[in-house]
Amino acid sequence: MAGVSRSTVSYALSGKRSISPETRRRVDDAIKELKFTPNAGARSLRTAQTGVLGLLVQFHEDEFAPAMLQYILPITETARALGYDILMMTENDGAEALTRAAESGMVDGLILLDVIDGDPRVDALRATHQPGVLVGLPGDTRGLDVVDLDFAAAARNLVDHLFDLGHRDVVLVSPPRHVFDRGGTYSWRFRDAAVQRASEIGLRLTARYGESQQPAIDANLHEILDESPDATGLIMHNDASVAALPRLLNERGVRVPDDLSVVSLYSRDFARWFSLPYTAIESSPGLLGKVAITQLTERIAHGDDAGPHGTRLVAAEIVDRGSTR
Amino acid sequence: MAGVSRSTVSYALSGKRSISPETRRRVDDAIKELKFTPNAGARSLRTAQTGVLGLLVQFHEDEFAPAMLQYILPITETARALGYDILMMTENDGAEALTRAAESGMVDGLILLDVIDGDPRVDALRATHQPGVLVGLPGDTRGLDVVDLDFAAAARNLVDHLFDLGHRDVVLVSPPRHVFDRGGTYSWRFRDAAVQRASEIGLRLTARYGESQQPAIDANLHEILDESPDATGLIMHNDASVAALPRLLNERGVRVPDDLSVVSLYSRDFARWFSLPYTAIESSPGLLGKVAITQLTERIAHGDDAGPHGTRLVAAEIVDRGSTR
DNA sequence: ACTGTTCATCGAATCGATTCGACGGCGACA
DNA sequence: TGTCGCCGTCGAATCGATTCGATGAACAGT
Repeated sequence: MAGVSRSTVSYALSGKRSISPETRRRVDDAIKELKFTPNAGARSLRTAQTGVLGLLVQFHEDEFAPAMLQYILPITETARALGYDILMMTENDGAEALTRAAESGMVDGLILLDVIDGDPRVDALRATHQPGVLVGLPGDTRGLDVVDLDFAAAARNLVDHLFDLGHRDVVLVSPPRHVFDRGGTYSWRFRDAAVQRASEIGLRLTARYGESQQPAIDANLHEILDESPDATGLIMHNDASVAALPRLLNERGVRVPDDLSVVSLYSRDFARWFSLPYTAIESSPGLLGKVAITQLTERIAHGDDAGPHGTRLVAAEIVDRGSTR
Repeated sequence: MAGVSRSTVSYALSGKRSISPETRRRVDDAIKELKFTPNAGARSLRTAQTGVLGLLVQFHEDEFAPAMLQYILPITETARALGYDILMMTENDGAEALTRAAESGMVDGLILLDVIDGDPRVDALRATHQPGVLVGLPGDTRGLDVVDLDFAAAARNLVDHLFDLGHRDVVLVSPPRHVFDRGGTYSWRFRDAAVQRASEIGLRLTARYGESQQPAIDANLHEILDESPDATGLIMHNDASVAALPRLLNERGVRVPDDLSVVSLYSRDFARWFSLPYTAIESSPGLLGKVAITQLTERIAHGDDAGPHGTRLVAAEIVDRGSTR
């Protein structure tokens, strides 16, 4: 319809060779007229690029699902801004899904969400030689690009915050014990850093395991509060538990911050959704996702030339909501 | 390596022609040895099928995001069970995204989540001639496959439930006014059915708009409760508001069900996440997603032969959590 | 011994894009 | 006027699968 060959159309579209203005106009007109859209399959066959990133989401029964959405959304949005679509895979056997997507060439790169120590998906990723980025820190990060929140810094920050206000007896509510056992390194990193800092500065810190499902959450929190009657501060590092806390403290007649100072770690959205009134380190899943995708696309474009592989720990600031005194 | 032609390998894999056991063994061995996986791009180019479904997720600022995940997960899982992967698109311009995915042949079919009346994505879907299923009911459903919860039946059910227990003065908290204005038909369908049933049976029902963001939620609920001091029952049709309700009633010193009977409409997961203790119609996003995907794959496989297009309203049962008397 | 079937396999065309090398036309320069 | 180079365009090969028609072997029937 434009009176030119297919190669000319291709060059007009990609701009990889010069095209006369006259020809370009005719091509554009014909494209509009015919509503032509390049076929993704053919393009990916020829170029070995798909414009799709695989997002591997892992759902653990014992984790708090709503928190996951905070990661997924910014990731898809950032990806789109960089020209990529997202293939979301939520299978239990994440390693198998990853391998399938990568080997069949459906994706240009992979994002692994909520990576734990010993995560089988990491081995699968190494085996495929596809670019990939982890969100969540495994034990062995050799040759991997990893992005995560700096949980240790966050923990120290919160401990200091309470200490500076004069608190000397504080309770930490961590994720459930099985999250520790399973390899959720964020739980270790937060708790260990908190414990160490507390002992350095002379703060009595009682580390407890929280729960992640009702009705265990309520029982567990009641028990923890009952057993530390002298504690004046509470550090919550457990999404499910902190979401239940306002109502529970209300039922117990505990006023915040008059009777108890509470600090935690969650995102702005999370605070909004659950009406959480606590001073908290503001984790930024959106930023994390953005950093991860940016890193991944760099790696896709430049391979090993995109710089050395490594771990990026993102620091977060404290947001004072007046729940401490 | 197996000493056969490519076509024989293809037939061995697909089983579309008979293959001698001996040859099949040699092919399988070679495939394992070479770690061969068919290239998705080439396959889709040849067959015009991708094994991918497009999932169009719409995020309205004024809606309650955590609820969305309840739909997304079962959808990806059901899809995978039927052999499909999910391409997730969350762009603001959903119509554009839909068109892009469909026209470039990236997907075999489309799922539209949270469809409203006058949704531009519906027009885009009609224009593509791709199989598609809507979750959420628009005004005009001609020629469309639609799946949604039966909100009208749910509303009548809850009204009857309170009436049968002797309540005669009840308040309904709906979604925010702009959800009605925007075309969220579930808000109309629920409210209109509730109002009509109430007038039929002689129940005084005050329909109010709820809010969806703090701190407006709290102020709004306080106002509603203050202005209907004689109401003995509360019907909550508003995720964000009902999530805040337990704490708020606690603060007001209102006991459930002694001082007030509360019923609502939400899923089991939602109740768990937010520790909601109310008797509720148990919406089942998982079932909805499953029905939608099943319908879509039928449509992909058999086109118009898969039966007439139409709307499936899924009914849901009431779960008594003891919040009424 | 010849014909007709059935079964397993092969060769070649095809899907729709990208890309490389080639080529004709034209202006610049000697 | 002849040569060189550049610019814009074209033709053909290619990516990796699927699929149709053809082919040869084995075997049964007359």
